[in-house]
Amino acid sequence: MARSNDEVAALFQEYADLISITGGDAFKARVYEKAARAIGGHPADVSTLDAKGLQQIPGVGKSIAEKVVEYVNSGSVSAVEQLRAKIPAGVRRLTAIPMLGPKKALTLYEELGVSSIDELVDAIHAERLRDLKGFGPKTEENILHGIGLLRSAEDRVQLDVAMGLAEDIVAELSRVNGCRRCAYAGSLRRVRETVGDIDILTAAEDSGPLMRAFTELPYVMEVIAQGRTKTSIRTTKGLAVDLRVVPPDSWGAALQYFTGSKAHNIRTRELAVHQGLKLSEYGLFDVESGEKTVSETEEEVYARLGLPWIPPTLREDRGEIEAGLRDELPDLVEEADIRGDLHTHTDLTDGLAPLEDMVAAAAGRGYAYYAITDHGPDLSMQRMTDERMLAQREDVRRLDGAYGTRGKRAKRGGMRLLHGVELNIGPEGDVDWPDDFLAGFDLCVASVHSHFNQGREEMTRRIVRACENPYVNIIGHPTTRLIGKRPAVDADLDAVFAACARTGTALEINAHPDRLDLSDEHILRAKRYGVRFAVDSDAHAALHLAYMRYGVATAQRGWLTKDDVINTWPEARLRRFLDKGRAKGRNKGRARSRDTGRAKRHSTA
DNA sequence: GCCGTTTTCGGCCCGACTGTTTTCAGTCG
Repeated sequence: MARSNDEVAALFQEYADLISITGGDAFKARVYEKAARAIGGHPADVSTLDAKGLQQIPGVGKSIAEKVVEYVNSGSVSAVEQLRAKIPAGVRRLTAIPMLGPKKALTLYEELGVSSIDELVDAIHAERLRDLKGFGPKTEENILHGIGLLRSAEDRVQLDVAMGLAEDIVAELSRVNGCRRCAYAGSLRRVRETVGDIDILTAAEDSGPLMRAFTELPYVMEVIAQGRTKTSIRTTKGLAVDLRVVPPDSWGAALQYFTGSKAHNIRTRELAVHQGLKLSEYGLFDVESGEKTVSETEEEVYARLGLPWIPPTLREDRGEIEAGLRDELPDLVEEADIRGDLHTHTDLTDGLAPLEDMVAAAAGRGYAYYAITDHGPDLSMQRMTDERMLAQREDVRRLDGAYGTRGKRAKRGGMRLLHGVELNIGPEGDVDWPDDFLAGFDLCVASVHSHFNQGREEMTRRIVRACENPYVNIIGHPTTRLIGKRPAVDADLDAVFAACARTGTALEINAHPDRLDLSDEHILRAKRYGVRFAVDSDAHAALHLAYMRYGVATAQRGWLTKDDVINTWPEARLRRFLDKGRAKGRNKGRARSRDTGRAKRHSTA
């Protein structure tokens, strides 16, 4: 279930949107936006805080604290309700279209009475926008394109949303009497980047109590279908969830079947047929005798087919069957292998938490090392200066080794801190600082944050040039896509991958569920070039550090092993990688043989 | 509506791009 913090954050974000749409004070709207973000990222549950405690959250003052209390007590906030009454919900929905903000949405509503995306499409086709001031043919085109993008993501929800709900349902149903086993299956178990509906599988002799408990969950809006083996519901947020109950001795076959993917299942069933067997959700059967051979665990099912157990993240028929038959499945990287996070922010730029809170939270995850990478000055809205960055470095050095001195890290002297930066890759591939300043950082992430519409050649040259910078270690969120919101930039990724491999630059797998960038398919492609990867949370709040799991799952979907991922490496090996070709920059031309030796070790290490 | 090394008022992230204009408004990151 969503935390109260998330509900309150969503409410304030809506309030901010409504203020903007109704032409209210833009500064006030921004304050609510900021408060929404701060509350969403706040570690303590706001429903447990009083007004005074709430005001300790940065950006929350008296008025907002009162509204939080009002929401916790009554389930609504009258100020928000008043604005809701003025503007149909569909008008706010219009602002989800890229290129269409609050001003244009209000114009469309007031001038044309447009209050939904469908009505907007009709209005465009009827050429009714042509007479509006500020709307030209190009705007029409952009709006239609934006609607297409939005709709393509509409029926699917993001990974973290689906995962939160699924884990909650599994926890609830596991408590029901007679429930022998319970797990989520489907695309969620394969950890695809978006999820269409959630499949929950349970094993029990009697399905009745489970079906009842399922339909009585508090967030069930509608029971779509209810039977003895399968019940389907829709949640208040519009997400469809199927529950299937199978006999305990069919658990393995059912889990295998409902995990999919469809393509993977077709291949496994083919394998069965070739061996005179039949595979279904009830088990693996001998065709001639009709006798069931195995079904209780997935391992048994795969073993009987001549396969090792195949991790769900690989089950896409992308070669896992062949690799399994040859016993050459990769030893996939796991979350426990991750020794540190190499891309994180603090409140020095756009993060929410102070440095020390982030460091403490990272140490709590058991990391051996941790990098702080706030934005450089080229993202001018972040107001970074040399002085501020150097002052942060002092703080980082002071905290180096100070956390993580208990538990398993104790004897190794605490968590090591790396002072880094997230540089901005400018339109020409240049970054925020000259070499001599960059040399002071332990590592540099470099990412594209603007000029997304450059042509393919320019964009490729831009990113490749960043790779060639001897101080750039990681290309952050390499395609800059936002799932369902913004397409990937147009670049020749093969050229980028080759440049990364050649220069010793890692590609990020940004674990934020909005991004998951690189995606699994790009990872598979990049790996062939011998590229290294960094799985990073890009955390802007302590809670975001936990996004790591989605990044690791995406890495698994890209068939990565521990060795492919630089932040699973011991610190010394990582630091050698981060040194890149810097020595070359320091002594131009000198010590060439030593450096090529080093480069060689990197590419094969 | 929040906040304070410009503290109880008066600022508030700011520069750039895009499409529409003919000097600028809206949107974005």
